[in-house]
Amino acid sequence: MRMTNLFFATLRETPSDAEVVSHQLMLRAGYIRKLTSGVYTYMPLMWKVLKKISNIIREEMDAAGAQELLMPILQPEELWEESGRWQAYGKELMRVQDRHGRMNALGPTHEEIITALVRDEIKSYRQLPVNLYQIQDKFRDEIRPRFGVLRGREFLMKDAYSFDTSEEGLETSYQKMSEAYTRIFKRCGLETRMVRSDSGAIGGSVSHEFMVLTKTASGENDVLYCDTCTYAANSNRAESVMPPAQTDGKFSEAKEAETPGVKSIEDLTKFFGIEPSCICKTLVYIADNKPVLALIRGDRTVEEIKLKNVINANEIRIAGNAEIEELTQKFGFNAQPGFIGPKGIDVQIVGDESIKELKNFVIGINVTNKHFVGANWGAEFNLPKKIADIRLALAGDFCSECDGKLEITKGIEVGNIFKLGTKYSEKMKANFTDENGKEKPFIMGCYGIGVSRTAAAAIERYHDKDGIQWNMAIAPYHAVIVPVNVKDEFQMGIAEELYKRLIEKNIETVIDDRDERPGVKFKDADLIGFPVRITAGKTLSEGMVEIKLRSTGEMFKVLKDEAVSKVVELIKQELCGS
RNA sequence: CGGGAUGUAGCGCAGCUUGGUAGCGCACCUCGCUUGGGACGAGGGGGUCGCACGUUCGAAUCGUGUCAUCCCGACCA
Repeated sequence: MRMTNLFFATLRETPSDAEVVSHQLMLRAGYIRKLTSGVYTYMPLMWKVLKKISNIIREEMDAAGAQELLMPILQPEELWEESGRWQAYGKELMRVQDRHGRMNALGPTHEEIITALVRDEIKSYRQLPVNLYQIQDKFRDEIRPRFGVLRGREFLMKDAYSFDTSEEGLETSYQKMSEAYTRIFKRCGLETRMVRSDSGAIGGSVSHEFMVLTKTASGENDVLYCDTCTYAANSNRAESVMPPAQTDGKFSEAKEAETPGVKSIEDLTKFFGIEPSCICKTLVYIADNKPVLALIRGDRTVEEIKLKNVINANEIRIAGNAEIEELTQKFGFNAQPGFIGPKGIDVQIVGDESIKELKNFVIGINVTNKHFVGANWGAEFNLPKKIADIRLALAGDFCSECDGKLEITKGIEVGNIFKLGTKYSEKMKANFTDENGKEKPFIMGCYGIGVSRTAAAAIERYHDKDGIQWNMAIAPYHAVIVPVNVKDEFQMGIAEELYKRLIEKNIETVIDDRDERPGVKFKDADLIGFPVRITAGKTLSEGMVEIKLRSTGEMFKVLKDEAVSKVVELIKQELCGS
């Protein structure tokens, strides 16, 4: 490809509405342009990257025994009624009406379509198992699209669906997919962690997410992972074992104490000269419009998602100050926030495991400017009946599965795998006949990879101040040749010759034949992120060209006749190394 | 849906308070000059100032409405 022909434009300035690095760089380097909120055009460079990722996915999916097909994006309402998701999916499901007034959905995922298809086509256990996948645009009408291609409304996704005759079969399919996923991301140059997750709205029993750990602040999720074993989990469901802490308040006497204006945990620690871990903190939440008290050790934070799951609520939020006072008044107290406690408040109370070992602790008693000190469970206070893990796991906690320690990082979810079981096949009456002539629903699994999101994750993970550092396997081109001065016939001649010979070697090469000053070409090459740059300039006086690696900055000066073999070698190395 | 902000050339922004010929930088076109890290000079093209209504002799500027985009949250994962 000649740079003078390539459809692209780099921007010197960062568009003001791009917040995260991948979004900024994709815009600046000419990979994407926004059409409307959450919807982007993939420019030629971007499309090359997406095709590379897609092809890696294809190779690994095919190798794992899956078959590619392509399903429509427009899906009739009836199928979604069958699964019950026309109602359940909510506003994220983009609904469109056709000229006859019939309703359709733009596919956010394809369980309904594939289940209906397989129901019609597969009748016997002899035809199973089968795993079908597609790489296709999905549409989800996100409330708030953001981060460019990381969380768009329209995005490229690979989705696969497995159909088995038994749970054991599903386990095998699931295992195969998890192995394929690990290989796929590795080949894209991305280290991923397989993270346990709730199956959530899609349903089913077991699911895992594949996360790219990014360190930068631009990841969407906090991920806690063990430094020793493979345990990793989203922070909103990570389990941990707390490290030892001072949990004995060492008050010699159990009594009410005056605590004027002492409201926060920090105030209390200062006032009494104790550790925050000697305090029982009481938080008021409103869950589905009903107040709930959450008790947790003073040095710990409640994870609202965990609390929500424990009490089986649909919606949860922290109560406002007015609501807290109102609550205390309802039970005959009149306490301000900061002095709340469980005693005498007859609502659902959930205690975090962290409060069990508290001794001689400090706790609120619903009297403004007073606390109770030297409290003990079973004496002055009763341990809540409901004790659960509702706490946010922290870096430095111990792993719940081994002796290791948890660390925290940001993560971007690039893939997920679900065991669906018979959730869809039962509702949609998708049955096969087993060995005994009995009708049974398919046992299903589904497996997604965000293709466009994977590209964004790769940029989030690998970039520097100058631009993108693509892994060789997914870079739009392998190499760029920069003739420093295109009007210098000698330089240009060498550059053209190298270009021809690299193309002959099947190296995907761009020649920057623009009549620009060298600074511009170097800046653009770095920004776009060509993994290998070959410069034909002043070193030609010694018969040499320069070869520079984008990822490491490593530079080689080689004789021009050796340039091609050196480039081929470097590219091979990088492709195998990943 | 709640809170905040912004819509002026492809991009980044000024102008608006105090109404009177629509500006700057980058990008683009022409010529010259320059060629190892986003040069320089001269000339040029491109804007119904998001849209609608209103106030006014006159609106980018004031008022009302509306649409869009972005950020924080809720949601999703």
